[in-house]
Amino acid sequence: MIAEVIVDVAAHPIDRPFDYAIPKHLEVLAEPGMRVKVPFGNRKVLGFITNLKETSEFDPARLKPVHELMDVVPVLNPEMLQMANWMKKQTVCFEIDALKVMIPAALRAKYEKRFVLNAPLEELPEPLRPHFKNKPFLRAQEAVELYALLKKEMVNGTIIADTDISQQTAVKKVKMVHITESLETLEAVDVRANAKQQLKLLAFFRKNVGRTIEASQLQKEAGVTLPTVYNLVEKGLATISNMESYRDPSLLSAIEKKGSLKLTDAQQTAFDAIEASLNKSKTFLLHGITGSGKTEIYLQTIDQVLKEGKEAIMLVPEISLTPQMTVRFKERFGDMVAVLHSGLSAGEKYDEWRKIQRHEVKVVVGARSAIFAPFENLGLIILDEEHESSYKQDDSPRYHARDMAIWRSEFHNCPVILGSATPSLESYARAQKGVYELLVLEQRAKNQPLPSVEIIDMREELRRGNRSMFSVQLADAIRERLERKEQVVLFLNKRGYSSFVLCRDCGLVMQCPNCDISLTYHRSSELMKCHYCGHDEPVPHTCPECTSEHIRFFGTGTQKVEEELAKVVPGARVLRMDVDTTRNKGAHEKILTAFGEGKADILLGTQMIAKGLDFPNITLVGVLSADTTLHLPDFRAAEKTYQLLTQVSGRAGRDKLPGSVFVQSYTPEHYAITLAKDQLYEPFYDQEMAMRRASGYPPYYYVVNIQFTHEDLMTAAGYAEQTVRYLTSQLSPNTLIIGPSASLIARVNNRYRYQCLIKYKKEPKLAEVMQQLIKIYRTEWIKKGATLSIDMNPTSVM
DNA sequence: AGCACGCCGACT
DNA sequence: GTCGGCGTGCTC
Repeated sequence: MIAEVIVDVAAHPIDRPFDYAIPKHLEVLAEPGMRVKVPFGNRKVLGFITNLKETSEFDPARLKPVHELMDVVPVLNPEMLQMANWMKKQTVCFEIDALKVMIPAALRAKYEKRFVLNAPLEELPEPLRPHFKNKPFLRAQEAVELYALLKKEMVNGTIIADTDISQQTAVKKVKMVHITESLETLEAVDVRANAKQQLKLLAFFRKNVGRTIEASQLQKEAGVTLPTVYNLVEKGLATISNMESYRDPSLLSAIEKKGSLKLTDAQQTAFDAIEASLNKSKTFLLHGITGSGKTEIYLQTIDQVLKEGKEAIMLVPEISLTPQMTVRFKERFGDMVAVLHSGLSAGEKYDEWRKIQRHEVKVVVGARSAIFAPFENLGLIILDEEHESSYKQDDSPRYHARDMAIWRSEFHNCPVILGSATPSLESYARAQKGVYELLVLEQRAKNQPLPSVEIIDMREELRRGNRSMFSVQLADAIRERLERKEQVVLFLNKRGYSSFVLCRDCGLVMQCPNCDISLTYHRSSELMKCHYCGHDEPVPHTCPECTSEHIRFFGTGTQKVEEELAKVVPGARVLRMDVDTTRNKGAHEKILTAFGEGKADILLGTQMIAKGLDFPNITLVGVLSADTTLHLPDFRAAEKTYQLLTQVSGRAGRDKLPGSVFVQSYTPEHYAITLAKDQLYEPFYDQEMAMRRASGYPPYYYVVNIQFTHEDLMTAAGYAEQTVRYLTSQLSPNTLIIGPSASLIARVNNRYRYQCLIKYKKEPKLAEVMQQLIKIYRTEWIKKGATLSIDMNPTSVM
């Protein structure tokens, strides 16, 4: 038997199946989707069996055998293998990357170089011997200062180099003690009278005949230590075995189950429409304003799917995957739910994944990669907040969870629900065309009015001499809420920019020497760090340029706001939530809980507070500067701004108290801002569509972003230029090719970045031309030190 | 000669 | 991606 194997080597010439002979004794076990260890060149690598066959085109004499089967049960089912193949074409990635993204990180290979002893220990020179005394190998990482000696021995042949392949986390095992069932044995046993511990345990055994108990539990209950247990095991009174166990990350086991809520008429209509199509491959766009009760529809639809004996995947953006959210699912579906989020360790994620694979759960709630949950009888896929850009992976494989969801829905003949208060233009356009079915929820479920939104012209404030970040109106409003003991959320719409260092004399901003980006101040380590290449340097005390001492550190946007806030409302209790204060695990949650319990009056934060914040006492939301995202050089700038403003406004007045929102802006007449005021999605959609049409961007055109990097600016630009010429000659005349132009961050890690864009409506040759381009890159440019990356349907083109 | 380094090609 | 093979060119 022959196996076609995709090996774990991400390189263009390797990106195809390699044939391997399967040794006779493994033939009965081998299945497609299993991981294998195979010899590749002069080393061993991990790979995936994608196909089994009897004969090979390849010279049988040169076929190498599979070295080892890593699985007994395939980690990828046929659906996944098929999907990987499609993803490869769809996103122009290596097949191995597509395969690897579908399994939990714990199962991906970890390669470790090591030196292996190849002769009796005595033949080694004295200084090396202790290193091989206990084990026949030495990890290369631990032996840096021994390299010279080791190299000599490698020439002699007494030591050979090797790479060890292991997976990253093992299954967690628990020791189980099984107490004998035979009372006679327990009575007959002979324990010395002074062996008090053993006698104590023996007494426990007699009371618990035949019981199987976890070793740690036994130690607690019987009050003995493990060696004592082993003593009695040796006497034949019990046996010990290892049992696989799951780590329990959630600690949510004691959640009370809750039933469904009554649906409103609008919810019911949407629910009915979906329910009628549960066995069809169909995509719904559920457009419901914030607070309209989309989640309840999800929950009840999932319930319906479970009743039919099928499974469901619920995707949410990572940031809204809060305990509040998962609790809601656990309340409804109990231990039928697996939760996958970034807070879990690799081992914990693996455990959740195994529950899915073993059909122990029926519902998965998770971020992007949960779309690959290996369900085999999938009945529903939901993407909540479908417009979120985090659904697209921003490195290879650059897949979009929405595309994967629709592919799987076709495979399983089940519906997809895309839910959002502010759908992406792409999805809404498809709904308009009838590709998706549009479902609308116009009312808030609890019938609260939308918060009143007021736009404040900051230019006007400036003219009146107010140079602070707070307009008079906002400042007054904040004070008013504090007097009424209500809560305020302040939102700083700043992206990426955090702390930097500026010289007030010469205006110098500390830049990374390798990248065209300013350095970020890290308070914990007292270092200036570059977020792109990892470069760091100490914080200067004088300006490196003009030696002035007036060099000043500008805190994260939020720190600065906090300082000003102290002047506006002295004594207010402020909680800050940004990258700095949420770096530690669980910090995010802690801050929110504290705020929810009323331990602060004002919550001040960035992007991350825009979602999932649902506290009844919040009656005022202030957006300090709505413009920042608006002026980014990206075709989605207006869309992002509209979405953000809508989302933030939704944080106010979610319960009985009415909410109000103040949006400060220097361009208050912009449609993204004026239309977000009353959540007028349709008019926004129309206007933004007109812009997209005029500028040739999605959804009118598909976009491909091709980026080059090279140490030399002109070389990078040159390849981009050649590419533009090549594309122009190959693609149809209606297709627009933009560029080449320098990327927004023109240099990262001393490599210059150039890019060009393809905008097309219909381009049957695209896949073929991309392959050709890769071929040119591979045969000519790659050798000259260039890199090329292709992003199909990028979420942004910065 | 001995080796460091860079370039190339192969990998079933 | 990663290794070995091979050529070049430098040093002891």
